[in-house]
This record gives sequence, C-alpha cells and structure tokens, in this order.
Amino acid sequence: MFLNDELESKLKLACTENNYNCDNLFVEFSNAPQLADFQSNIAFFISKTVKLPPIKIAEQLACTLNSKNYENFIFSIAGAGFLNISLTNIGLSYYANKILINKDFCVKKTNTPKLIFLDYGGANIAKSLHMGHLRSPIIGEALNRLYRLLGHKTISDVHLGDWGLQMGLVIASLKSDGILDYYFKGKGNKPQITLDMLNEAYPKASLRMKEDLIFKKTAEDFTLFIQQGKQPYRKVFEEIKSVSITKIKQNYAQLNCYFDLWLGESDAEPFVEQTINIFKEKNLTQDYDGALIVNVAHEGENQPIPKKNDNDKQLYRNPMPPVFLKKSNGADLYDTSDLATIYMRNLQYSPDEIQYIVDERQGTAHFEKIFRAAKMSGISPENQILLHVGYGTMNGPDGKVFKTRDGGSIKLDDIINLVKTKAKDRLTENGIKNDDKTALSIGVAALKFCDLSNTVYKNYIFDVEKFCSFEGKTGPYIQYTGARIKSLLAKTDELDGKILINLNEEKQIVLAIFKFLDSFEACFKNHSLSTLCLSLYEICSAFSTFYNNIKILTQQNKTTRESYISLCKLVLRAIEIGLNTLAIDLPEKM
RNA sequence: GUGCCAUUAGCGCAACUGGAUAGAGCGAUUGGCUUCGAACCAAUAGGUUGCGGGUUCAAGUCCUGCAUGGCACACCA
Repeated sequence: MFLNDELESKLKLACTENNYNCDNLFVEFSNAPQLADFQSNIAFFISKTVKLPPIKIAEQLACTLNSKNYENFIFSIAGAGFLNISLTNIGLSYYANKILINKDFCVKKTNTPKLIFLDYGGANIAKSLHMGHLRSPIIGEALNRLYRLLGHKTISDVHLGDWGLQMGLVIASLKSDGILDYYFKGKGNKPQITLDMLNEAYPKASLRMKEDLIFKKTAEDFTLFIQQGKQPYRKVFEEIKSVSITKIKQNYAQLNCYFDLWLGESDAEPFVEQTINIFKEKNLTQDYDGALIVNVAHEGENQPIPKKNDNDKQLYRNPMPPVFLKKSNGADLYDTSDLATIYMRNLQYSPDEIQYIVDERQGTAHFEKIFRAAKMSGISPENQILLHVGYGTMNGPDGKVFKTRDGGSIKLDDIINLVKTKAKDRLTENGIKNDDKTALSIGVAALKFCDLSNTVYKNYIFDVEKFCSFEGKTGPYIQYTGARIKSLLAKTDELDGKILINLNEEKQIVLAIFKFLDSFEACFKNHSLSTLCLSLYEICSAFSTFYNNIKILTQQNKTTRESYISLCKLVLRAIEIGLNTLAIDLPEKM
C-alpha cells in the first residue's frame, strides 16, 4: 500500500517498544470505513504467542503510538482487537500534495525491472475478427501498459495464426472455386484476393472438410506445401496474409491496441528444424504411428481408461497428452510452432518472462505441455518464467459460449459499429458537436471497461446492452468525469495552490486515490485489471459527490478555491493515468 | 469417465494474506438542474454467500463430502 512502509515502520517500532514480535505485520484499508481509514490485525497474531487478549495488546500499541504525537495519524482500537488508524486532515493534505507534485504520481516502480514478452491478439489470417477475439487484445494491451508503468520493459507480439491447416483449407477452397487459376493454371489475370473471399472461404472449407475426406486430404497436403515453401502455394499464402493484416491492424487500432512485432506462427518456421533437433539430441522424441511426439506426462498422468466399446474414444485419467512435433504426414502443428517461437524469442530477445494472453479453454492444457517441453529441452532457460494468462469465455445467457441465433459469432466490426453508433446518438442528443473519433472512443471505452472490470480468469455473460451502457460503473462515466474536470479547469487560469483537506467530500477523494495507487500492485500480481477499474470508479464517484456539493470556481476564499482547483487536477491526473493504462481515450468533450 | 473452473441481492458482478454490520452498479421506488457539464448527485427497498460437515478467537474466503453448471481431454488452432 502507498502508506505501508511508513505505517508499518511506526507499528514495528511500537511493537519493539512493547517487546512484541512483529511477524505478520501489515496494514490494510479499513473494513469499517466509518471507524477508521486503515487497520492492522497484528494484535491477533501477537496474542497467539503472548497470553493476553488481542484487545489489550491493541490498546497498548495504540497508546504507545499516540504518545508519539504523530501529526498525520491517530490510532484507536475497536472490536476484538483491531488496531485502527485514521489520517488527520494535516496528514491527508500532506499526502495529497505529495502525490500531486510527484512526477510519477507516486506510482511505485519495481525494484527488479524485467523484460516481459507479451503474446496477445492472436488473430487468424483469413478469418475476420469476431467477438471471441475481443478479450486477448484488450487484456493484453492493458497488461502491457501496466508493466511499463511499473518500470518493466515489454515487447508485444500479435502472434498471428497463419500456419495451420486453416491456410491449406482456405487455399484449397479458393482453388476449387477457380479463383486461383492464375496461379495454378497460368490462366487469366492475377486475381484480387479480397477479405470477403477469405471470410467466405474459411467457414465453407471448414464445413466441407468434415464430410469430404478427399478435400480434407487436399487441404492437409496444401498446408504441408506451404510449410515446405512450394510454389505457388507459398505465394498465394503471402498474398492472403498481406490482405488480412491490413484489416487486422485497423481493427486493433480501433481498440487502441498496438504491437511491437507483427509476427505470426509462420515466422518461427525457419527455427523449426533446429528446435526439433534439440529434442532429438536429448532423446526426448518418440515415434507414434509416423508422427513425432514428446511425452511430457509425469508419473501417474495420462493413464488410459479401458474403453467400454471398441468404437469409443480413448479417454485418460489425469489427461496430459504428448506434444506433437510432426504430424505423420510430416507437417508442423500448433505445438511445433509454439516451441519454435519460444526458441526464436530466446535467441532474439531472451526475455525474463513470456506471457501468453490466451483463452483459458484453448490454453490451459496446451500451454502446460508446451511449457513442460520447453523446460525439458532447455529451449526455455530454467529461470525464465513462462506464464499463461488464461481469460474466461464470454458466455450467452444459457451459460454456454455465446452464439448468435444462427450459431455464429458476432463480428468485431459489428460490435464496434454498434457501440460507436450508440455513443454518437448520445452525443447528438446532448447537443455536443461530435465526430466519429469521439463517438468511437466512448463506445470502445464502454466495451473495454466492461470487459476489464471482470476478474480475468472467470467466464462472464456477454450482454450487448451492458457493453454499450454509459451510466454507472462504466468507462464513459470515467471519461465524463475527466471531461467535466477539463472543462472546469479551462474556465480558470489561477495558479496551483496547496491542497488543504477539510471536508469529508475531499477526504473521500484522497482515500480513493490511495486505493488507486494500491491497485497497481494487485493488478500486477493477479494479471487482471479489475482492481484498477474499480478504484478508478471510486475516485470518480467521490469526485462527483464533491462536485455536486461544493462550488469550486465561485468559492470566495482564495486559498480554499486554489485548493479545490488543485484537488481537481489531482483527480484528473489519476483519471489520465488510469485510462491510459487501460488503453482507453479521454475525450475533451462528450 | 478423468481433470480444471465456477455457484454471492431481481440481473450482471466485487470483496486485497481468513478479520468488524458481505459491497457498489443496473433495474425498482422517491427527491434534486435559475447555480462550475444531470452520461450526475442523494435516499429507500433488496442477502441463510448452492447444500452438509470440519479447522479457527474469527470462514464468502481454508479442508472435506455432495449438488448444479461450464470447459478441456492424441496428430484443429
């Protein structure tokens, strides 16, 4: 916590003076805010080793502490043995000013900066982005910014899905429709491959594959040909890739998501052979019906369960399937490219940590085995952290993965247009001169804040209404508070004054800012932005109360007026830092 | 079948290492714009934290059993 070091050292001193052991000493925000601002439960711990009731111990500590006459704090006791700490107005004012003039807003930087490699986005080439692609870039971008704010270095890679069977499927489908005659038969003019063609081809091919085994085989062959660099397959692949990337970049930019690297699975291809050789040299590979596998199961894992009927699928106790380095037809797989990618990243950047922001469903089992394989082979050095930040699925009202009525998924473009239109209507309704950029930033704020407010690993119910709701605990409410402060500050040119806290309304703002500063650590630890979202809301809520009850610019007393204005600046700065971390814009007017 | 995750107010969600009377938001009811921006503020109602046992001074939180739901489980990504 922001005041932890200071309060804990005071408490430690008091413990020492009373000859108490101060293990387990920590200070937290009060659970009974009507009684105090902070609390410590140290007396409960001390009473385990000392034969005294906790309340007596708390009393002694409070007495010792109060005898020091600290001007910023008052200590008291309550309940069974809580040691309560309140800030005086002098204390509140002191810290408010300290934060205001600090260039980092007193955001605690890390003592051990790391190089963190982030893998998020994960769009697929030849497939337009849909609802299922929302969370990874939103969460990834926010984590990226959080890490940098805390003093870490980061590299972000969009890691496009451009290397699997999907590519073979799309090309096989386009070819059978005659679109690729120029490449395959040398007939006609070079075709302009469009996004619409790709969007149509993939689902069609995907369906066809399930019934048409010859087509499936063709697609698998094509996939292999692309991977082998055979023409014209490779050329068509490159063509499709460049068409897709343009569109994907646009989509991500609308969400304020940017990447240092625009690499894909295919970029690890030059490292595949070396990667596989490492496994072979260490005798980690096995042959499995012509496929090349690595067994990563530990003792007792992946035990086959006897089948009831011969036709049943083989199931396993404590499932932990092997890593597949090569298919029996010689093609590479998801596993192969992920391992080669780790090898490549370590060769080029050797990060301290690699984080994958990937859907829990497709990630949990997969990354566990990939990480095991990477450690077994030494592709990932022992001290490198490999982490899968798995996020929950967006479910429909039935609790299952969200599907539209026709069984499909909503396109990302449609979602963005929806929230943007809704925001635009609202701007017009309020008589504010508006442009597409502002409308987009408000709509996207609603969407992103809604998503980031949820605990990252939990599934949540996708609700269109909620995604574009602008009132209450929402992104636009935060933006609105910021815009209102900006507009107010534009009306005055008074110099900054010292913040002097007197009113409860002011106190609540400062306490909310303490919580805000505290939230970064929790977010870092949990790889989740929900605590930051909440504390940002609490600042805005406290400010709105203040704003409604107190007249700022017309305040007669100059010192008080200047203090109010500085308090506004303090809040605005918090909003700016918070929204910037979440990668949400702050419009001038809305 | 095996494993992982979830279950908290009408709804969708919070609750920091186990701490005090489980919290805001939406929705509902009510009040507040002649005053710095009403995407706002204030107030009221709303709970046996899925069920049972256990550990503890203290359990939504830890352990255990059960119920319900979701997800994953061999050459898709």
